[in-house]
Amino acid sequence: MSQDDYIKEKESIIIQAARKRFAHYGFSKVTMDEIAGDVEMGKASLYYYFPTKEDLFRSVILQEQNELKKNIELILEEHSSASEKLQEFVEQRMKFFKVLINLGTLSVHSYFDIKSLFKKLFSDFEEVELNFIKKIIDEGKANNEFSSDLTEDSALIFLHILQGLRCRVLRWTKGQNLDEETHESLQKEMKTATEYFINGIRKK
Amino acid sequence: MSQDDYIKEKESIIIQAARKRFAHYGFSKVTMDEIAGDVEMGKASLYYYFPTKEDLFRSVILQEQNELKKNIELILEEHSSASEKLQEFVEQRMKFFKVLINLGTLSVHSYFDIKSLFKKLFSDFEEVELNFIKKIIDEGKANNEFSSDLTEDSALIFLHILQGLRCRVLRWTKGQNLDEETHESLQKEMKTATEYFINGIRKK
DNA sequence: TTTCGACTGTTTTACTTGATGGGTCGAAAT
DNA sequence: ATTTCGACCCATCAAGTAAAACAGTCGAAA
Repeated sequence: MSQDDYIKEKESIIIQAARKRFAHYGFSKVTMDEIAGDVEMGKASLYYYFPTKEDLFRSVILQEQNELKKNIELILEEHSSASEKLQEFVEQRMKFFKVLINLGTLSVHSYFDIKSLFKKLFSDFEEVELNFIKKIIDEGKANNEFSSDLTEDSALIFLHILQGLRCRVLRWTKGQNLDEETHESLQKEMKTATEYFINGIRKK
Repeated sequence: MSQDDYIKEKESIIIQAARKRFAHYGFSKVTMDEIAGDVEMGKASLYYYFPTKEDLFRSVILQEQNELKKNIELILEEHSSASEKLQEFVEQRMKFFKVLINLGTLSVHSYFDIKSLFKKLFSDFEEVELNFIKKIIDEGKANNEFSSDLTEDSALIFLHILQGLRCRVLRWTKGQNLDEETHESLQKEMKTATEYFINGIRKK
């Protein structure tokens, strides 16, 4: 094993430990000492691998985002219709956000912890999502599935609808985590909204 | 002028004064003394007309809601298509929320002031909005404008999409008030989303 | 019937203080 | 040379507290 791989693995172990803690208690309620304890190191050692606590958290989120990214890429490669791809995209996305909510990243209460701090992280990923949607829409236009006179920002509006539906539900959330029932009804709502959207842009 | 009208007018004057204050400073930053001062009365006198501060604020909101209600009712009476009515509904609704945002009722920061306190007030009005949408959709179904196999909750999903788009924008708002630019792009977004929705439920 | 001055008891605020926890550094271990 | 850590620093936060501000009351006056 190369030196480089050794470091990567150590980092990965730390990220896993951090992920567990953050998922349970949220960013601000977790101390570096605790995470260090979990991986049986001194706190100072963590700072050998991650320059700040924020960076560690960022890495946790980044890992999750990459997970989703991979899943979405798989969808694109399938040979199904653009409509089906869009539906599957929405489903994967929901699964992803269920994790993020448990990570305490999205709830109203941890919102103030995070705001500007991770805004960039999320807006970068929004770009990624947007490109996926655009790709699917272009595909749909190419094979005459969708109307050809769609503007550039159809994808953006669709993304905003999805974001909005989630945001709306989160707003009335008391604790950190959405209960199973609410999550399910949100899922259903997104699915139906997606159906309407697809119908709305479908070639006549 | 009857005694009753006299009271109504006094109340109205107080509500107007309160509205101004609340719009500028938000619920918790306004004192009853200040409002009393504005209408040149003692604070105790306000309590002759309104049992609590909350009730006064409630009245302010209620007045705005009734304004919107009247406007929407006018829309229903027009003899335009259901699609056009839905678009106009969205437009009126936007105008209304611009006022509410200025009233500090909707911003993330005043959210904690208000939460459960006015939840009922808003969920009651949601019922009203929902009925308008349902009526429009039924009308569209009746004259073969919209698909006849729409379920009961198409209206609900549409309302949630609108709520979501607004909610999403509000989330990243710093101060109390949305700037003009953001408001305008939100308006455009809602308009386009409505178009897609209408297209999505339109009879094929 | 309507207004208000003078009160009351609770809630906020402003301030203090002690502890917590993010981050550093130089030395020790490997 | 790379990795670990004990000991330390200092900004931030939590708990406690005392004083002020405020919602709401009451009895009397207009």
